[in-house]
Amino acid sequence: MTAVLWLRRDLRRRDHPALLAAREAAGDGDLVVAFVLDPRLWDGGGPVRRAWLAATLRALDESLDGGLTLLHGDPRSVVPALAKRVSASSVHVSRETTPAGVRRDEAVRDVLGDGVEWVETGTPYAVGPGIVTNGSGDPYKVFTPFARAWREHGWPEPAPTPRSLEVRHARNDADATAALDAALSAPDLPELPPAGEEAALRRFRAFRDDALGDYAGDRDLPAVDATSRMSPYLKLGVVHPRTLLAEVADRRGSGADTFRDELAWREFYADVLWHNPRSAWEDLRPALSGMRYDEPEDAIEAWKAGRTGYPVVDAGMRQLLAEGWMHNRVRMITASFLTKDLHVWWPVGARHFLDRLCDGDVASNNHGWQWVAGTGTDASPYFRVFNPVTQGEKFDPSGEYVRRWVPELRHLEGKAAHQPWNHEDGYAHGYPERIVDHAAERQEALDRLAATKR
DNA sequence: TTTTGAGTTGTTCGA
DNA sequence: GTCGAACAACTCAAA
Repeated sequence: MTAVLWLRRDLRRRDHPALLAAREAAGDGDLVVAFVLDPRLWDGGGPVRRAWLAATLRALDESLDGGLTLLHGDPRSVVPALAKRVSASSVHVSRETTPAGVRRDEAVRDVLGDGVEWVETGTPYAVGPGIVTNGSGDPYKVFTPFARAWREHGWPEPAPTPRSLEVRHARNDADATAALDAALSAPDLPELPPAGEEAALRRFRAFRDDALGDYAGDRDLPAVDATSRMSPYLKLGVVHPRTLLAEVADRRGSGADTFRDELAWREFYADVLWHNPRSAWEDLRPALSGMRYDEPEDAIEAWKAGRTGYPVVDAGMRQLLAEGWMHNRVRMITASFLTKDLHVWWPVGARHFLDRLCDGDVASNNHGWQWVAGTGTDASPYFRVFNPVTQGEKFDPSGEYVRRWVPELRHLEGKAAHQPWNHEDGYAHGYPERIVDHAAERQEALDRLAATKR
């Protein structure tokens, strides 16, 4: 028997139920492990996404001793063709849960030939979307009760790691390998995290042993390297959240609890998307669908480039461009600025983030944006408009984060970096003036909200 | 069914 | 500078 394992958001060897299922199905026969580069997704994303995926695939291929089969094209034709070419009797996958992924998988399954079994094992989540429900069997719409029920539901232990893995390589598609090469040599790429499962686990264990204890407080400080940085790996399934939960299973205290909560957020948003597929790009709460928005092109460009004149906003946007990653606290501040200070509809920002973040995930990213915009689950109160100066001074009290990413402000010491307008030489090195007046735009945001409700 | 308490992450103002 | 109160109304979860 030959079994095909078609990888998508599960680019790892450890803790991989679908991999074990495929190997079991193959028995004494061959196991083919394949990744299909779908040009529609590949070309739709930005260079950072492509480079991170390419680097991750390279690392995975290496860990399989060059056994990864790389294909190119529409999975609806490529996967059945592969199954036929290697005479597979089954195609194994981890169950996909996003709207587009579910549609794609249904379509592929429908065109698999007779005699080729389609087998879904596991999901990218500790508890799969749709599983955690309240007493009435309905999904949760508020995080806190979801997280409580999620913890009580519990999750399985990690799946055993195959000690040896023999993989039959089935000829790469030259278009796919060329695309990877091109992605990795694209100009102006940010410095991406080290790719691969081993690097991810090394990083996580260092985080667990050095930073987990202070995580609850320090995770909000963008100048401090206090977060796990697991998001790029979780995005592609280089590590499974179940693995991370097991790695900290014996850890007590607020740091460990807060970290588990962050994973719960990821699972919560996947669950929300599962139950509300349209919320990926549409307002989840119809109450605010009549909100009036602006499309200020120049201001949006200034926001994207990190030239709004608000230091912490600009630092964050520049970190995004430079690293393909942004600290979570700053994601909120920059998102608030676009939606509340520039009055731009949240999908504009969500799209920009998704294309440039190497951890860009539709469920977490877009629902995070909806939360800030007030259109999502558990909408923030109308009065919660982030003040970019207050936020900067509170969470980057030393000004270090701003100075790291905004060279024009490096001559300002301490907190002064957050208010160049209060210093004679504040604009001496070309830092832009504020493009809007925050106090006025805050009031405008509140007025628009009030008008929408009437 | 009704009721009650609570809801990630905030800001401002005045004492 | 620090602190507590006020800032709407609504939806959700659970008793």
